[in-house]
Formats: sequence, C-alpha cells, structure tokens
Amino acid sequence: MSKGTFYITTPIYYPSNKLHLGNGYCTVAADTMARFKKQTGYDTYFLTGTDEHGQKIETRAKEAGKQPIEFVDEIVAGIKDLWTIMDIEYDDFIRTTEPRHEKVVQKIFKQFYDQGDIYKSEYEGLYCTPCESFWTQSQLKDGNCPDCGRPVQPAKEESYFFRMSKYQDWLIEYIETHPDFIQPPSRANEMLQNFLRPGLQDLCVSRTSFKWGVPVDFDPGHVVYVWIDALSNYITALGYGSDNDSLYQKYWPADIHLVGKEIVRFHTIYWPIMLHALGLPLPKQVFGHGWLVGVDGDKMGKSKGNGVDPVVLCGRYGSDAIRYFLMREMPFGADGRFSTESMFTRMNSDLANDLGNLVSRTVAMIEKYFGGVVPEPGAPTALEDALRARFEGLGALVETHMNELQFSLALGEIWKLVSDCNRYIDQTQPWILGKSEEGKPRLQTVMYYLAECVRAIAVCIAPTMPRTPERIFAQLGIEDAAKKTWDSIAKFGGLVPGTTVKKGEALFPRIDIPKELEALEGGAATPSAERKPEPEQAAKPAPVPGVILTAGEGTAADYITIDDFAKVRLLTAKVVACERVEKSDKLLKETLDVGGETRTVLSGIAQWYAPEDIVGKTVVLVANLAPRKMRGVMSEGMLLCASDDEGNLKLLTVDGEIKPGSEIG
RNA sequence: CGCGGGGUAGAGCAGUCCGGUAGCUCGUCGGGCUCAUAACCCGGAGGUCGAGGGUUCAAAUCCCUCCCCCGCAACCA
Repeated sequence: MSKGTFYITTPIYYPSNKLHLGNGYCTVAADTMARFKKQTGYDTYFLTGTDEHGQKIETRAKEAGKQPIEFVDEIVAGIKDLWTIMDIEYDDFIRTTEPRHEKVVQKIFKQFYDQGDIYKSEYEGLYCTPCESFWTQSQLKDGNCPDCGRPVQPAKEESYFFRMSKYQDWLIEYIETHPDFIQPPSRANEMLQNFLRPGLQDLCVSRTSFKWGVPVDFDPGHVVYVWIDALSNYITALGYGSDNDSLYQKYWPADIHLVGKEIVRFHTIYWPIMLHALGLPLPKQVFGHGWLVGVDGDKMGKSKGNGVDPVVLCGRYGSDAIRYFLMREMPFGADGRFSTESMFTRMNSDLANDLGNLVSRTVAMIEKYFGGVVPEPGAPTALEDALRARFEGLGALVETHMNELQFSLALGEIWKLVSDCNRYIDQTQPWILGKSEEGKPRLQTVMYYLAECVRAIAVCIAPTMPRTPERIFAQLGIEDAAKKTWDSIAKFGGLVPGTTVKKGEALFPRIDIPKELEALEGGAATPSAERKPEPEQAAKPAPVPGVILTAGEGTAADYITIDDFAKVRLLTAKVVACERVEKSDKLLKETLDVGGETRTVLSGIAQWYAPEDIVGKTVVLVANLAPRKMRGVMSEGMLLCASDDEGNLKLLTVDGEIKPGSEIG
C-alpha cells in the first residue's frame, strides 16, 4: 500500500520571542508537503521543534526574572498554539531541553571526542567584550573588532573544537556528485565558493561562558554549543542512540530538511560532516527557501519588529486562506514580498471570485435545475473532452511540481482547472439550457462535469488548505471517504449521480480591502507604528506598507490605559557622539548622554541623517526597551522617529533646552 | 576584482540552461452574460526585456564591458 517513507523537517525554532509569519511560512510549507505525501500514499513523518539552549535564552530569561526552562516553556506553549491555529499537523515536536535529546547529544559529543574529531584547546584569540566574540588577526578591521570597531583584547577561553577541515574534501566531492543535495543549486554554489573551497576552520563546539545548555558530561563547566545540540535534533527525535531507535531505522535519512536560506550553511556543511563522522547517511536534500520580505525589501524577522502576527491573520481570515496565500504567492526558493494588500488581492481573486464563486454557482444551479440532485451525464462534446483531459492530467502535474517543492506552480495547475470550469459555464450557458426541455439532457452533462471537477479541485487543495475540502464535499453531498482520496481523481467520473447537494455559506467571503486594511493596521499596529496605510492610493510607486504589524494581540482599535503608557520609560538624551556602523548602510551608532549615564543606541536612520547632523541634538529615548544586539553592537534603547507615507524619517527632538535624562510623560 | 542572486507592461513575476511571433496574475479601459460571493467570460491598451558593444539570417536568451538593487561574509525562520 505505502509507496515508501517520507521524512521532512523544519528547522527547530529559537524561542527567544514569539514566532512570526516567516516562521509560519516555512512550517506551512513543510506541513503542506507532509500532507501531500500522506495523501499520495507515503508513510510520512513530519518533525518540527524548538532549539532552547544558549546564551540568548539565558539572558532573556534573566531579564524576565524567570528560570530559563520556565521562560522557554511559556514560549513553546505559544508556538504549539500557533501551529494548532495554522493547522500544522506534525508527528513530533522535539525540544532540545528534553532528556531524550540531551542524553543523546552527550553521547554524540563523547563519541566525537573519543574518535578524535573533537579536541580540547585553549582558544587564544582577540576578544571583543561588548560583542562577546573572538576574532582572528585576519578578521580585524584596522586592528579593531570588525563588528563594532572597538579595540579587542587578547583572551583565552577553553573550548572543544571539531576538526571540520578533516572532512572538507570529502564534502566538496559529495556536493559535487550529488547535485540534488542542496536546493536550489545557487545555494550549493554559495557554500562551495564561500566556505568549502577557501577552507573550513575548526568549529568551536562547546562553551564555558554560559550554563544554559547540554552539559559536556566528561568535562564539567562546558556546555555543548549550538551546532551539535541543535542539528542533532533531526535524529534524536527519531530515537537515534536510544533504547528504541525503530523510528530512526524506518525514516532516516530524511527526505528533506527545509531550512531558511540563512541557515543553509549549518545544514549543508556542519550537519553533513557531523553525520559522516558518526558514520550515518546524509539527508537526501536540504532545501533553502527564501524569506518573506516586506514591501521595502526588509526581511520579516523578529529582529526587525515588522512581522505580521499569524494568529491575528488566521483568526480573521481563516488559516486556509493564509496558507493558500503563503504557498501561492511566491516561488518557493526565492524571496517573496509580503503585504497585506497583496494578500487580500490574492484572497479575493483566487479564493472568493474563482474558487468560492465556482462552488457557489455550481451548487446553486444543481439546486435550481435538478432539485439539488447531481444528474447523470450524457454524451460528451469537445468541451467535455477538454475538461476531462485537464481533470485527468492534473494529478501528475501537481505531483511533479510538489516533488520540486514548487507549491506555487502546483496550485497554479489546480487553478487552471478552476478557471476552465468558470469558462465552461460561460460556454455552455446552463441558464439557457435550463429554459427548455430540449436543453435538459445537455444541462445534465454540464452540471455533472462541473460537480465532478469541483470534487477534484477539493481533493487537490487539501494539502495546502486542510479545512476547505470538507466544506466543499459537504456542499456537494459527498460523504463516501473513497471519493475524497487522491486516487479517486485519477479517472474522471468518481462522483456518483444522485447525490444531493446542499448550498452552504460562501467558502471565502470577499474582502473589502480598504476597510480591512484600516481595521488591521489601525488596531494592531505597533505603538511606535511609523506608517499609515493608504488603501486607495493605487498610483505610481504605491509603497503600501503592509507589514508593520507585530506580535500584537487585539484587532480592534483599543485604548490603552495610563498604566500601559507608563510602562514605556521615555527620557530626553543628548547625542554626544555618532558614527556610522561598519558594514551597515542603515545603522548609525549614537552615544547618548542620559543625565550622567551614557548609553549606546543603534538606529536605522543612516539614510536620512549623517552622523554629524545629529551630534548635539536632544532626542527622545525609549530607555527601558530590552537591549538588542545589532551588527554585533548592543543597542540600549531606541530613538523615537516620525515617518511619513514614503517612509522618510525625522527624529523627535525637544522644544528648547532641557537637561539630558529628563523624564517624558 | 570576496561570494551569491537579481534588473522583462502601472505592480508582482515566468521566459534565459537549449537563440526563432515576449507570456502569466493583479490593476486599467471596452464589451458580453445573469447561474453565481458587484462574482464569471471575451477583447483592448500598455514593454528601447538595466546600459553599451559583439556573435548571428535572427538575441530577453550566447560573449564582453559597465551601471544599479538585494543578500551572504562563520549562531536572526
């Protein structure tokens, strides 16, 4: 029965924050793929999870006044809720803090050590204290830290290292002889050119500077650093190295590791080398997908604060619509632009107008002309033959595209059938046929063909849109599970005449775009929301900023209380120094006098201000914003800016002179 | 010359490997239809294919040069 196994994974997410739509994108893709494979007869296993160790979590937990495990427990619960909301049907959710994972990580680490892949060394390097980073002589810029430009000091840290270089030639050879291993191929070039051919450095695989990690059991004080800890989840989740490794035996090697393009390196260099060192087979494919980027080309990430809250979107428009949009809008390998406007447009035209309306008119006509009973088809004409050909060719086309993870193309094929059906109605003019008795036989054929095609469409969209098919089947009166399967659409004619249809609610109600934009943006925009939507403005550049929503809650335009406001500590600050940040064309680094205290803040204003422009200005600082490292420099707050519709920024300043560090409010 | 990707209609993209009438979706304009969610169907307008040079009967496509945008450069999906 089963065509074989299929094991697919997402990255394990780092729960330092709530997830955003970009994480959802990757996970929806994996889920869609898993569902498709299940549907087409594979024994499928879909793994996702969280990578919960590391200094950042330790720090964030401390800031929140919690134990690290308490801190991640809460966030992980939120992540699982999100996956439920987005209809993610994973088979397992691995947390790197689980004993089943930690034990095996220790075992793997020990094995590497015993076989000489890992050695202990004193990392002697040049250390930049603010950046908490070591640098080699060659990495320095003008003798200073290449990230922040500050001086570095010689320092030592005892660490274990993995001999990457030992496996480098083997890996180059492997990648060259397995062209499908890294997808899309451009990513393979990147890896070869940037990292492998120039030569791998040995990889630091333990830390002593923080505690929140898997302890190295034979050397107290060391914890396993992210690489071995996080990457090994793909096999520890299957029980590799445990008493029961039946899942591992069954599903490894993975068919696809789905990863964001920024972590391709870890999955195509470190991970294969680790596996090889363990004597294990490599995953068949690592697919580096693109990012959702905002209209201005910014990546939608936690660090940008411009993510769109998937919970809000799913709640408002249904997870199926969101999933459809994500899978349809952009080709999977490349970056895709996200804006709420493009999402609404897509939802209206494809889901409401094309598919929803097709189901609606089909069912309505069967009710009107045949009392709701699906009629027996008569002899086909050329029109029916063409429709039938499309129907019967659909499965193979969808499968081809899906196997290449081209979700967008697969959906495009399905929508060709939707479109054919709408055209078919126009060509056959059922409302004319229905007027006379002579037209009835022909009308029977037309209605049957439509209903049967709608059935096929419902089957095909199921992996992407898990909820909608049942709603369609209900309207078509299909109850027999055998008529809902992938196999049932291989041949035209599965629908049994005589079943009773029943018109239901509109599958996807049309969205009033200007209204929705207003509702969404108005309600859920960040407090510092710099931009306003401009719904109609369809004119030239139309930089409709769609992506300013963050992980906020409400959708209504709620008021905040004075207490809420009081949570934000605003202070005046005088800019005493300012410089550009190395390797960034957006950031300026300001040194601020906040009444005796000195703060360093990074702001993304370099396009609008030269450093010398703002020295001496008194600006408004959000003083209690959680510090964040950008470009390796810790930013201790945020400067308030106003921005207009085009995104032009102006710093907020103070009317006249006032002592630096004065409270605002 | 660090590496990779990109520049095609108002917007978002395909086409480039393997040269042969420049295509899709949205928008826009006009027409048709009335079963349907003001939905559907047909047609039109709109492109110096980033710039320049070369090869060729023929170049978005192959070669050379240049310009511009984005990403990566050793823990942000």
